Amino acid sequence: MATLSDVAKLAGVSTATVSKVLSNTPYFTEETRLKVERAIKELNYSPNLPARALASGRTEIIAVVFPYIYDPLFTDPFVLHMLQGIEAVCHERGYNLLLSTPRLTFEGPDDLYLRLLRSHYLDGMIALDNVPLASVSEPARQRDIPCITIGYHATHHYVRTDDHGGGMQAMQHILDLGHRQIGIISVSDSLNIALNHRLTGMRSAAEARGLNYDAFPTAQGDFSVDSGMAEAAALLAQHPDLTALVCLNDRMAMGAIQYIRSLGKRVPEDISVIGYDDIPTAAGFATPLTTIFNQAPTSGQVAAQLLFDLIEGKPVQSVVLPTQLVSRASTAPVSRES
Amino acid sequence: MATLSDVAKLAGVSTATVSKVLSNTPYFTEETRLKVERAIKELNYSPNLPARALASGRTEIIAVVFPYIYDPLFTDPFVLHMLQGIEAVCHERGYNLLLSTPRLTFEGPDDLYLRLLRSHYLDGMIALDNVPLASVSEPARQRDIPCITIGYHATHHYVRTDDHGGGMQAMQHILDLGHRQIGIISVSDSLNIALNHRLTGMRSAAEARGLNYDAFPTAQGDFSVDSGMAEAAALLAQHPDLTALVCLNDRMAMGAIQYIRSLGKRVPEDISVIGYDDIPTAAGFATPLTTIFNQAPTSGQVAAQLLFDLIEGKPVQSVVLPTQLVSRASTAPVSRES
DNA sequence: TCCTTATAGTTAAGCGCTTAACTATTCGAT
DNA sequence: ATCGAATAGTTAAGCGCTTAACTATAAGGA
Repeated sequence: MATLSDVAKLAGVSTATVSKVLSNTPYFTEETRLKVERAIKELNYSPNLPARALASGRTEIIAVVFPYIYDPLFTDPFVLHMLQGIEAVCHERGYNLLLSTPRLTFEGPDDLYLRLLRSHYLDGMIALDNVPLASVSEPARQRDIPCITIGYHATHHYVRTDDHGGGMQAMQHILDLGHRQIGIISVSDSLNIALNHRLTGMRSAAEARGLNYDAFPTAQGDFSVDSGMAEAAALLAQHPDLTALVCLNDRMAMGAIQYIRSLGKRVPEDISVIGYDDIPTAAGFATPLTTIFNQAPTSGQVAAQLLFDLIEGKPVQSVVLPTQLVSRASTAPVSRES
Repeated sequence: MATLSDVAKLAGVSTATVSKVLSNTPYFTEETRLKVERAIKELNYSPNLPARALASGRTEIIAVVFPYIYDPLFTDPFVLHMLQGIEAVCHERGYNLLLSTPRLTFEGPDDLYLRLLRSHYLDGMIALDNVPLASVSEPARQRDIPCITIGYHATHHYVRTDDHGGGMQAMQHILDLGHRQIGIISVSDSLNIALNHRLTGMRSAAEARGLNYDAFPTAQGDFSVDSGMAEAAALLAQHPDLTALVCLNDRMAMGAIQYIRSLGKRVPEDISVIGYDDIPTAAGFATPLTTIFNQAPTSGQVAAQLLFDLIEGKPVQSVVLPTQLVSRASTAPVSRES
């Protein structure tokens, strides 16, 4: 496979000149450029990127980091959705995406991940970073790797959606429909900081109506469909009078709906259910799911754009994206006879 | 950040000795090893991987290639499922995963992808490769990059599931339940070679029972839930007597079920529906979906294991994984009064 | 006319690591 | 005792590219 030196020989110039033409930096004549480009084409030359990385310190690789914890990472359509936004920007910029899925312990991310951070392979990274246990973006910041955090483990250079506002909208929607017997399906507060913000938003909305939020029965799932079913079962066993369930993600909402159906009850006629995230199957679900849209592809795309600004030394502001109620068929006014 | 040279100075040996200790190649004494390891720890040294790649030709990077075509890649849980198997093996081997999503045209994969192939960044690759339009693994084979193909664009070094057998099982299941008024929801044969094999398997099973397969009405979706709904609508409008739908993936099956429900009909009492793939939401769907399990995580994992064998120069056999009927609640014997 | 800056291209050092070839010593077999 | 192979560690070349510093010429302003 051809090297820069081969191209230089064929074009009749030095390797430095070929390098200048490739990077379009001063100086060379148009005639020289054409000679070099002709040689590149004839030899089907591509730069050896390890050599370039060693010489220049630039790799054209971006790491996308998803901590490997809780509900298996690889069953969450939210992850794919976010990746979609990131991939689109990186492809446009000609960068390669390196996918990293560090396991987290009390001591922090695993060693393979830390070695990646020290490897000199990364021009930058985008990290989904909401697990209370440990931060994956903090070790990158400590090593001066340009890093955009999607989530809460950052004081600057982050993209978030307005989880607090989303929680408020979810609760307000249910309250506006007249519901007061409300169950909440959440997750352990050791799983995801974003969900804590959703909960505080929900609390704000309830207390603004003079309601005792702590009186709402709560169950903790683990994001999965199955856990949504199980926790709906537990909640409704103990509180058969509930007329609404607020679920902190769509998959638990779908599980809850399945369980409710299995009781012979109707959604939303007998019990309303609202989810969160607006994953791709939410709209097309048997009962199209009322949910909070949290802009997964947009946050991926915005994070990538901010990262390239950071890499290029431009000033970067953090971004909080708005959330938005998407009212579909799984919620309805509370029935008068219940 | 420390280099090998810094480690050598602190340990009082040469850089060659440090390199021998790191790679555990002859010769060095145990005393020398301890001195080097102590220096590595004290300096928090990690190898500069571009430099190592340039010197040794080895990068510890595997590319995972998913062609970016048809139903958006990032809404297919099948992709995440397969990635899960690949990631597990690569993480265990200490390799990094580079995600590549080439756009395909008549001329082949896009230029960013081809440049990646020539970049010297890859120790090997795993390519999902079933789009008739162009192969993504063929350019890699032409460049002698160790490559395992998941799919049909390969004559060797591939992992496949038994799509033909899976198609047969799907059709046999429906026929065993007594159905003869059968609709088929497939996709354009320009989208995915694997589905053509499923169709030929279905044909085989039908013709083995003396049935005229071509008499079965067929519709073409695009893998998505929405297309499943739309094509079910079209089929049932033209053939209201259908008692079964065979769908070539789960998401179209889910869409079909939603449509059928919207007519006020029951699944499976009025119409049976079978899907294919067994994506994570198939089991937990409102009507747990009868489907064909095609081992996405296993094929990812097996592909990764074969790739490391290939990289290490071991002989590699191609693998065809069995498919398996998973009978759940969306299929039932044909009703007598229909 | 002269001087400074810009243009054009080249030479060569170095990025950090691997490893072949080297020097020196030790060990085992004859 | 001798010789060949193994052991231990070192020197230094080179992987392929970037780019600082260089040489040479041209151009523009005072």
